Amino acid sequence: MQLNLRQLEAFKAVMETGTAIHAAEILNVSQPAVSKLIANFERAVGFEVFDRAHGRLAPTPEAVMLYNVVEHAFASVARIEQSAVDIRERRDGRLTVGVMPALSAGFAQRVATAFLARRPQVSLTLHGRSSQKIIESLAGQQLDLGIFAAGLDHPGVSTDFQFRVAAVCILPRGHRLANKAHIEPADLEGESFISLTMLDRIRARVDHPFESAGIRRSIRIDTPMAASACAFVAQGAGVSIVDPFSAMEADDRKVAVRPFVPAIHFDMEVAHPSRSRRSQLVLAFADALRDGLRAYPGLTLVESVPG
DNA sequence: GATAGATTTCTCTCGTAGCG
DNA sequence: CGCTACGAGAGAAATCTATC
Repeated sequence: MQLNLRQLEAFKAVMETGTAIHAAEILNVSQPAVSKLIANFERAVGFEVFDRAHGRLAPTPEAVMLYNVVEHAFASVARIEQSAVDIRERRDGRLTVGVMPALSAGFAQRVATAFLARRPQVSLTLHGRSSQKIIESLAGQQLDLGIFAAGLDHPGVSTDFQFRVAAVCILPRGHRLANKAHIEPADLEGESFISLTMLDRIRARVDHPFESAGIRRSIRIDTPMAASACAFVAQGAGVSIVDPFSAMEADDRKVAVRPFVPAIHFDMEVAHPSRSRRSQLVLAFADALRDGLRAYPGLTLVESVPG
């Protein structure tokens, strides 16, 4: 006879109520069924758990020892049930998300904070990485979700949705151009310009309108990070053109943000590992990102893949 | 006699193996 | 793959035993 959960339920019920009749009421079975379950339970454990004294079931010392363990087992089952409810209602779990540096300086934190506030049992790890690293991590299933520069396809990564943002011009407060409605390439003729080095693809697109209009800037500072460019601008070192996420995190007491014309678009992508099924929690976080992006000024969701 | 537990018998369900 | 037979286990009903 093998030990089973039903026998444990009968044992626990008899221990707690003191009689087979009351235990039967709790278990919604007949009293003989409880007697049989207890008998099978004793066969399974190999010793008697009740003394049949004066027609009553009296727990043996071994039963008392066993009851403590059984209580823990049922507490564990209760935790499993609660966890299942939490997972079903997307309240529990762990998320690992990778975002490109532009979004890891404020935007991702705002979305994540609001998301976690509604789900006390959820924990989240946020990695700020280059787009290439995010894609590699997604393909390796080290991330649940990633946000990165669009256009770097990988067979191990499936797109949730894409969005497009327009680059903005950032200038020191008090700069002669800081009050213009928008900034054009010609406005920056001769200006000290802080350029992005490492992000070649983005740099080429920023440089293009200046080169095609024959506008010469004074590029004396190169920096790999948009946040660093913003900091240089805040120090009065020059002007720059960056993504709007980084611009929004700049110190607005020291930096003015203006639209740049013609628009320079950055396409970005939210994606997940193609080999793993997305949990309800991952889907919910993707929804939260989508909502956060929709609320972002000057941003367009260019594609939305359902599910 | 009332109550509680044990035993026997029967039915039902479910899983598995065998077969076409 | 679907059907059938079989066995194990769970549970109910009836009945018996022990105790107060």
